[in-house]
Amino acid sequence: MDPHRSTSTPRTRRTRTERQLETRHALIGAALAAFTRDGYHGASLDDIANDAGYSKGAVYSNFGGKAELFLAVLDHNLEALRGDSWDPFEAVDSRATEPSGALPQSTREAAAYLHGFGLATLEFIATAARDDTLSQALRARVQVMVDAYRRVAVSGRRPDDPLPVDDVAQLMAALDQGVSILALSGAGSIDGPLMRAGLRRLLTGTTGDADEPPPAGADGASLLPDVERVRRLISDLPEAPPPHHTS
Amino acid sequence: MDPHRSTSTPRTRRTRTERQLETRHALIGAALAAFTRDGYHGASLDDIANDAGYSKGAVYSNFGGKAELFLAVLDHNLEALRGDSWDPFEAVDSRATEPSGALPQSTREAAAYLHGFGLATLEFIATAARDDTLSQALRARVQVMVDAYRRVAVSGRRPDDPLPVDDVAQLMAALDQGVSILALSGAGSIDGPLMRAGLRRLLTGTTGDADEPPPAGADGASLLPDVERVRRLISDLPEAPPPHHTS
DNA sequence: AGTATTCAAATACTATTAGTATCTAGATGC
DNA sequence: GCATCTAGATACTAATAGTATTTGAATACT
Repeated sequence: MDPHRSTSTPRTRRTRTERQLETRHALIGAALAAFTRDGYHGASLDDIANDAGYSKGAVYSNFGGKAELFLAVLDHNLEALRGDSWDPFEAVDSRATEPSGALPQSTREAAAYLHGFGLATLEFIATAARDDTLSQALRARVQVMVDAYRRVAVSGRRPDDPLPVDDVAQLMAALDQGVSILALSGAGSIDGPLMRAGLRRLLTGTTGDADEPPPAGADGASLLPDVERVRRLISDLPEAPPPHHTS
Repeated sequence: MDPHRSTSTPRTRRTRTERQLETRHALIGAALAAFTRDGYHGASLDDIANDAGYSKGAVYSNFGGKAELFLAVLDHNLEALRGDSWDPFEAVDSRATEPSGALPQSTREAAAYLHGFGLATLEFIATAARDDTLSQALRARVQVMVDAYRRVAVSGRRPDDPLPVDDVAQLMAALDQGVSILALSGAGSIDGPLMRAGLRRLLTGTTGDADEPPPAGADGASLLPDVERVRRLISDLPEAPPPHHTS
């Protein structure tokens, strides 16, 4: 089928690094799905590898282990928070509790994804905190979230606020995380407007009900990314990785 | 050694329910230690049972499984939050980040316990949320925390606050949880005074720096109990359960 | 009192899974 | 076109939650 030299078949015959990058990508995609569906501990590396069309060897060849694989998935999700381009106002506020809202089908799906991945992240945080190396890696990721809120706090705070910006940013980030926990544990009923009201109180110290528009900008920077971002991430990834020799 | 009938040996020969209660107690104690040390997934039922002086069969005879055992430990910890007798002002504020403070030895130890058990609880929340039955059980426990804050919010809020009490209570509970997450992930540096300042902003909507005394009362109702409570819980439990036939 | 029953806990076993050690075939370098 | 190198496959180990079965001491019954 190919009388010429090897250079003429770019489809099947790829460079080694190309293939490996493709493998990484496929594994991350399968891992995102599996962690979301089954949780961090619940997801098995065998499943992930098989779903991606590879064997477990591929996982250990590309990542240090389960934890590093998860960090790679998390990084993929956190990308949007890095850098100044992120605008908190863009975020939709369906992050909290919208299990039966009026969201369109695809977004509903994304919300389910979000919920699942949020749980997995929580699980990972609790696990990683016991390991020094992972703990440090995690700290950096949490810092990304706090930094995102810091940018919001810098522009939105009152000039006479006695609290340092960094403190306010941390409080806002904490509220964000806490809302996620309440939502994920199914106990809370904090919706977007209420969360904004809470953030506003932390930021400006003014009372006001949930329906007022946000004063300077604050919404969902959480480690658990918002629905829109998740939608993008999902559609980003290759659905079906290249078929592979199974045996 | 005992010429009389069997009724005269109350030490070795106990009623069946007595023994079982003792077993439950010992298992809960060992489980608290193990979960704290190794996390929810990291702790093994074999270890817990052996540490308590029993075999795994005792666990499954007394509890439905690992999850139910954890819930029993959690309930033991949450007891203090139930009922109106709990006063948030009593709580010490070393819950957040006091890894190297000037705390006395025993309290330092308790703080380590607290940290570990907090992580385990986080892990459990993330896991339990995937199971309908556990999810419901967990929801009830989270509600205990929110209720505790609700009592604080009822007495501490301003009469003209446009937000409903329940909303404020949830926001405060959320901040509490979030602070725990940041602390547990090692990224945050929110101490007691700062947390109180945040809670005050949520409660009264007034600005003010971290050093002001709390306005109406608010501190640490978290699912992750405060240090003092943990100390009590630890000393509550029997250190060494009754020796048992190992084989 | 003595015998039958019950059930807390022990023992034995299964299935699953993270991680490791080894191997192989296809890509890369000369 | 041959030697090397490595991504990924295969085979194996150790650990552990849960299940099935067994046992012996406490209870109930006569």
